[in-house]
Amino acid sequence: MSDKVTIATVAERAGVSRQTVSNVLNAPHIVREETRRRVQDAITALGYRTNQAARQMRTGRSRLIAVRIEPTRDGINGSVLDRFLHGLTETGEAAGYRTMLYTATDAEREIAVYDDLLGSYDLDGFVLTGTDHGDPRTSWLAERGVPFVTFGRPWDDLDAHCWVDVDGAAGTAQATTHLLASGHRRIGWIGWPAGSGVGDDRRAGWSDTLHAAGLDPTGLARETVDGIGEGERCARELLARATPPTALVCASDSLALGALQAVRATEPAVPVIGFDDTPVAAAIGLTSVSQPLGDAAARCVDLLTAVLDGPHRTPAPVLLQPTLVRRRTA
Amino acid sequence: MSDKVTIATVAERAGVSRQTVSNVLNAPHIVREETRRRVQDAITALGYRTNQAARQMRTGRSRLIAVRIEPTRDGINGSVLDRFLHGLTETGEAAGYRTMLYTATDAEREIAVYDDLLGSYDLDGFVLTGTDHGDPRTSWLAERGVPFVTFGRPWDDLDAHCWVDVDGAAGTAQATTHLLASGHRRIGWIGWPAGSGVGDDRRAGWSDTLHAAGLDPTGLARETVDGIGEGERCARELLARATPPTALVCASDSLALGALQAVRATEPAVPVIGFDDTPVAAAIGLTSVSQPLGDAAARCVDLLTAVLDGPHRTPAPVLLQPTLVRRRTA
DNA sequence: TTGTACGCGTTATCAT
DNA sequence: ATGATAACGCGTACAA
Repeated sequence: MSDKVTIATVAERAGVSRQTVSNVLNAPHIVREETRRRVQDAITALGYRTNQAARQMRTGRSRLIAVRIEPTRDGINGSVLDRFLHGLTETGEAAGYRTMLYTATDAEREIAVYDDLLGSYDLDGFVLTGTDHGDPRTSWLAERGVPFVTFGRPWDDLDAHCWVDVDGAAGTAQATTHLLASGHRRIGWIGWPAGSGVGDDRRAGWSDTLHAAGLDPTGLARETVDGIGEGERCARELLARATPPTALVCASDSLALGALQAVRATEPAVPVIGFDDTPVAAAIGLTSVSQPLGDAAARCVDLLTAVLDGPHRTPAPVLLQPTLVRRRTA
Repeated sequence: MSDKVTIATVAERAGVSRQTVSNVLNAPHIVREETRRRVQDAITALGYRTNQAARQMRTGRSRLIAVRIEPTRDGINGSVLDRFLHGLTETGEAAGYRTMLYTATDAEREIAVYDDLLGSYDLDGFVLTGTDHGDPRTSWLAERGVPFVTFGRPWDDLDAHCWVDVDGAAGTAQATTHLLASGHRRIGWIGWPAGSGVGDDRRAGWSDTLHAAGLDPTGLARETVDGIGEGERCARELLARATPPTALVCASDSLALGALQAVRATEPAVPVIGFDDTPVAAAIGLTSVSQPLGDAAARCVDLLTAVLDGPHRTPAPVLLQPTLVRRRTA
């Protein structure tokens, strides 16, 4: 096994000083063409790689970004984060950043992790997922000037920080429009309790679309915590109405899956549309709204690197459009 | 914002030398009790955290482990890796290691990533998933003395390196035994082509169990690449036999899902059992073999840290037992 | 283009 | 047995 290759090794081989090698790496334009090439050749020949720890000591930057990996909850929605993570890692690599993982069970503990990660590893930035009203994490980071991007809007103030999100309202609007086009007039909603940014957004897409079509959504919505059982319960409630909905739009695939159980025996079939286009949806033929997660991850990296590498201005937020994936159920 | 807290800050505050602080951290037993406490207090009061980059410069160790995150394929099996990753991160944190992610599309490129990660970040170790016969990655790492653990056996030589795995054969044996106990005698198998370690292992559990019960599995197996469509096709083939199987065991939930489509109309119902207990299985009530992924991840960390922190001997491999999760389909 | 100091924790050496 | 001092690892900032 060959000895460790440092900048000194390269410098010796190329017949220049260590500093020149550093210049070739970090400011190639100030090095004479011929020298630059000689140094480059030496780097390639020796297989030199910058020692990030040493670089970090001087620059204070680690070229590391961190993201939280959540425990699989009901399992269905877990794959969303999974796909996002993969995109993040891939795009990050291309931009010269490595992705570090951490876990945390609540916001307070997550902040403690930030503190540790920042202190011990000099993390360059964070990608947060699933923001909500009054998120303590973003304020903690912002106060300390730590670069971060959220996948999810800062619901209280859209200019609070740098973010990427998918337009949930547009997604449920697409779903609702699709059902309207099929002739449905009483379209029900199964979603989450008011107060969560994501939930309210998705619900708004449904109700606004009905309003725009001159229809009244009153009484056609049910709200509950996420879960298959809950989805089924809500769907049964809606179907038991005097004037039951003839189609259902749901805030998640879990809820939609439950709803499907409830409508199984109805005649004619009650279409159901879910949200997230999870593997479960694909497997059972559930029509669902698909988020461009790879894109979202890529834009997160773009924004974060813009903050890190560029001047100190906040890049414009990014709102991506989801698409409706039509399958058996609608 | 307070200044950066280094060992010097702590030393000053505690009225000792930098060296003493270092000793308190790395060799507490050689420091006088009273001094130790005073230094500890200063560390807590100042919120000191060792700068990993500086430590790494001296020790050559980064307290970082790396694992590959794979692109979501058919999406169903993706959640397996997801759960494993979470466990790995969690257990790693507890042991003082951080988890770094990387992507790679094939073994050759993955090796190139090892090289980079080792050269640039001084990675302490790797966790590999999904080993197979003649895996080039393990030999590359072993040749260079890089610590690693695989989640998956080294199929060619069980003593080749340190590994953790789940006993797939025991899982399919459980599934088969369960069906035998329900009175089935012609139990079919839908799996992957011979030659893959994991696939052969799972198939062996099925065929060995039938043999042990004095039954002949000949003609009752179908092999194909993974996927819902393929599962359905194989199931139809099996059901079209003169003496069709009355129950099916599958090598994955994807295959089982396809098989379920094929048996939908059969009377009496043909039980189907999948493998991996994915969220999809839970959602649709598919009986499936569940791998203890959290445990597996934890044991991977245990083994890796044993190699890293302890003397240079290879810890004994770990073979975990899966469990059959009974649901509607069997 | 080059010399030199520097960042921060650890290891080796020396003093008490 | 402790504690203090000096050197070291590697890449970079700044002045020469």
